[in-house]
Amino acid sequence: MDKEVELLKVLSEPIRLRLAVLLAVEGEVCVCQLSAALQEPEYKVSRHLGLMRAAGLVEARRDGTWMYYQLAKPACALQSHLCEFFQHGFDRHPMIKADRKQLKRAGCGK
Amino acid sequence: MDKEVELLKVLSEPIRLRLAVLLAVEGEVCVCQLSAALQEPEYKVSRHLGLMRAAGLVEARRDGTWMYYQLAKPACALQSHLCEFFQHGFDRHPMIKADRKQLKRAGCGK
DNA sequence: TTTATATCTGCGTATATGTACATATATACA
DNA sequence: TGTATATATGTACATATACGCAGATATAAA
Repeated sequence: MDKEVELLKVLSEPIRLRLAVLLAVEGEVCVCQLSAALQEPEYKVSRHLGLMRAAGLVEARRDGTWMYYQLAKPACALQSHLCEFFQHGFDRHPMIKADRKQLKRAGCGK
Repeated sequence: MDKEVELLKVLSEPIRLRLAVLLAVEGEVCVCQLSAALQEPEYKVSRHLGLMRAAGLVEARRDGTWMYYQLAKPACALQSHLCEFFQHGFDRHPMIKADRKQLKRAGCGK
């Protein structure tokens, strides 16, 4: 049960839930793009991504100065169900739509 | 997003998650049976059920001295998705199996 | 090496959360 | 009315969590 509880706890915070949905929909995204998408300061996004990573929800890859995050391979049935739901379950959600719009606008310099 | 975050937060606690799964599988159950199933003190179970009720995850019905709880009608897609998953997604989970075993043993006096 | 960009983290603070105990409420029954 | 059972809740306390700021680290380019 611990694994499932930790997963739900990680997702039960607005910024982290938005990040998880964005990554489920967009695939691999770097921190500065996520920060721009959510319009939240980068240190905040980084902190939350760190928690998500520690919980096994996301994994990171470094490319030069950039850190790219993506959803990790699910470690339990609940995780795979949730991640799959995130891919299409928030399509019409205003906040997610806005986040994705800002994400497209964010060139990230690269 | 608020509704989804609140839902996930309510579920991100061991006792509440076990209660939600039990109610998803067993239907309508009274507090004393839930307390016996989880082997947790009744005041604790009652507190958590109160939170779940305030979040719209469960609803209560009084029958004499007993209070019966069941899952509420889902208020969002995430909620219906999760409740449906709870019905079969934890079948083999040791803790849920143990909880259900204790639940059967609990006659509740009625 | 110096500078700039991207990302992470230590720290103090305010708030939220779970627990245990005692008590309160509600209902049934004698 | 009084007692017993089932359930809910006020309070105090300990712990956990999110935040903001400042500073640290890592990498690339000059």
